[in-house]
Formats: sequence, structure tokens, C-alpha cells
Amino acid sequence: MPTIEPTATTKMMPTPKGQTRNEEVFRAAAQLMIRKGFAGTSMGDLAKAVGMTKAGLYHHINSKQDLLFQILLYALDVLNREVIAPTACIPDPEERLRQMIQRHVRGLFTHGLEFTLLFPERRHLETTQHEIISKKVDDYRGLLLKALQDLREEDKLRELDIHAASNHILQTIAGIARWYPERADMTEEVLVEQTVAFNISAILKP
Amino acid sequence: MPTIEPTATTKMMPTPKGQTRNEEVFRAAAQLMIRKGFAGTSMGDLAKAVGMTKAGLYHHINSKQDLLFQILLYALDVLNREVIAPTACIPDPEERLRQMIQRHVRGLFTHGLEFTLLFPERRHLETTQHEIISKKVDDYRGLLLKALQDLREEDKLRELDIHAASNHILQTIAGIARWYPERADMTEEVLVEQTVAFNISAILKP
DNA sequence: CATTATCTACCGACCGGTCGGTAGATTATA
DNA sequence: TATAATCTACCGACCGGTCGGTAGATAATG
Repeated sequence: MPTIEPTATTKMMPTPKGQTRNEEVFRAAAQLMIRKGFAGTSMGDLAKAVGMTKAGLYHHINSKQDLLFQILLYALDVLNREVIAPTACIPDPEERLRQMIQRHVRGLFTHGLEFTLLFPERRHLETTQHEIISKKVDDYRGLLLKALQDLREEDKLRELDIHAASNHILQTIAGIARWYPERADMTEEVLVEQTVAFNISAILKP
Repeated sequence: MPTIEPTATTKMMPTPKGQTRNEEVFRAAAQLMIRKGFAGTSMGDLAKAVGMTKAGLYHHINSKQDLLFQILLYALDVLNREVIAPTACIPDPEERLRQMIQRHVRGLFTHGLEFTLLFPERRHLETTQHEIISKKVDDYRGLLLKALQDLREEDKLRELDIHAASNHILQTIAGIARWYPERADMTEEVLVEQTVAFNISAILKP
């Protein structure tokens, strides 16, 4: 896991060369919060998970809230690098959409995109941080919407509400991280294909 | 433990008729937990929401955990009455599936089915209660799976993995309660149509 | 009067977070 | 090169506050 860079809204954390421990904390926190939720995860739990005391933990983070904020920023950063950036310049909207879905699903388990499960937990952030996350999430949804609009202009879309459709697509993707881990009776690559095909079939004219 | 009946939501008033205090507590609890999560909802919050003290609250419930259990049981009961029972005897699998989706989505806001958002919160239950809920949820997923299997036998299905498909369908439905409230730019009935069409198009041969 | 519903007052455990302190590595200086 | 100064990463102890939950008194209901 790459370093999570401090932002203008957060204080600099004492983070020297050895980032190993930092990564460990952030990773463990994300995993705990995915499993038990933000409110359901205590700093004591986290400290135990990384073999530290609570006090020692606070050498690496500013606050529980800010920890969540950093995790969400990281998740959005990966989303950018693994999904948004590589598909931004694809002119054909169908191919663009296919790749967005494909890359998002594939990234779920190979690039830490499972952290996107924590997006709803942004409700625990204070207003300013909440807005920062929400804006980026909305931007992502906007890209999906744009692909649908482009498809409509090419007359390749069924008669459907693109707002509803874009949300449905996002739900199928994000939802995978909720059910797949328990029912892994298909390979990851099959799951990728299935998810792309499901959503493409749902929206494209036959 | 008293059971709760679906009624129109009324603001907290001193013992409104047609709605017992019990229902008020359960309803308020469900709404709070949907908004802030189980762990993020304190009994103090809940007490304030129904205009009581914490102690007074505990006349109506056994424990916070059991409160969640009862809410989930109630949600599953409504799901049974509003979705499962009315569609169980429909022979045509396509029509059965259409009605299941239609009734589930329609029920989301008219019959308190938004409570299904709380299903993931069953992780906070103890083992036995957790298993009870999980079994019923799995049964519901099984019905969806059965409809897909029946469709396959009629050769009306695309080439797809029905396990992945059933989960995708469920995610689009349950996910509505997450995004629709904030982006209600379409009527409820349109949303019902859109969701049915989206999923049916996704799985049926063109 | 019996039952139900609610109150005041409180408990021990745990919460997020801070404090003063320190072992050990790193750096600056004489 | 010796040593003093600084810095990182951590700890045990502790803080005020909140958590879920309870005992016992009181009010309303029938």
C-alpha cells in the first residue's frame, strides 16, 4: 500500500523514511472498518491488531475521524489510478464503459479497491471532509453518467433513465465486495466478465 | 417481545392512537440505525428520538442487540408478506421474477422495506441470532436463484452465471434505498419500472 | 389495588484521546 | 572520534465522557 499523502486540510504527521508501520496501521484500520464498521471499530481494537498501545497508535494518526478520511482519500486515489485515468481518453463510449466496469471489478481484490466499501462511512466525517469525499465520489458517478449519455447520442442505449441505470451499475460493482468473499465459487476473472456482461446487457439495445 | 405492525410514521406524540409505543420505538430505532449504523446509534439517541429516558426505553426492549434482531425479523416478515408470499405461486418464472423485483422495490418506501438496508448489520448479532437471520436471507436469495434456474430451463436466459446474476439483482434493489432518497428526481413508480427493466434486460435473451 | 409505563439516579466498562517519559537510532558539534 | 543534542517510535497511566444497562421509586391505567 502506497503512502497516504497528507492534504491541505490535515496536519503533517510525523512520517519519516520507514513507512512500513504507517501502511500497516492504515491497512489494518481499513480491514477492521470494512468488517465491523467505523463506529464499531475501537482504537483499542486497532492498536491490538497492529501490536501497539493506543498511545503508540496516535503517533501515526491524528484522530479516528482523520484516519477514516485518509483511508477514503487513498481508496479514491487508487480508483483514479486504476479506473478513471486509464479510461478517460477512450473515445468509444461502449468500450470506455466496459473498461471502467472491468477495471473497477478487477481492482476490487487486486488493488485494494475493496476499500470503496467504506465510502458510505463518510457520514462519520465532519462537514468539510465529508464534502471533499462526496465530491470525488460524485465525480466518479458523473463519468459513468457521461458514458451513458454518449451512448445515448450514438443511439445504442435502451429507453432507460440514465441516472437510475448509473446507480444500478455502481451498486452491482460495489456490492461484489459484500457477497463475493463468502461465495467464491467462481474465479475472479469470470466474475469480471459476468459483471461487465450483466450491466452492458442491461443498458444496450439488443 | 412485542411485535410491531406497519403504520404510518407519526411524530412522537403522547401515545398516539393506532400506534403503540412499541412500534414507535422500533421504527425510530430502525430509522436511526439506517442513518448512523447499529454501532453508531446509542440508546441515548434512541431514547431522545422517542421522547423517553434510556431506562424507560428498556421497558420495551431487552437489549440493544435484541432490538436489532427484532427489527431484522420484522423486515424479513414484511419481505415475506409483500414479496415472497404473493409471488410464490406464479408458474411463469419470468413473470415471477418481474413481480419479485417490482414488489420489493415498491415495498421499499411504502412498506418499510428500506429496513432491508440493515441486513448487513446482522454482523453485530450473536451467533445463534445471526444464523437465524442469515438463513432467511439466504432463503430469499434462493428464491431468486430458483427463478433464474427456471428461466434457464425454458432457454430464456443469456449465458450467465446465475449466482453472480442473482447477487447483482439483489444489489440493485437494496442499493436503491442508499441513493434514491438523495436524488429523488424521478417518481417512485418510474423507479420501479426502471429497476425491473434493467435487471430483466440484463439476464433475458434479446 | 394490580399492572403497566415511565421516571431519577446510578453503575462498571469502555470510549477516543493525552500526558510525561524513554530506549535507541541519528545527527551535530568539539 | 567522543559526546552531546535531537529525533522517532513507542509505552504505562490516566482523563473526561459516553456506553449499554439496571434498581427502585413514582405515576398512570383499569
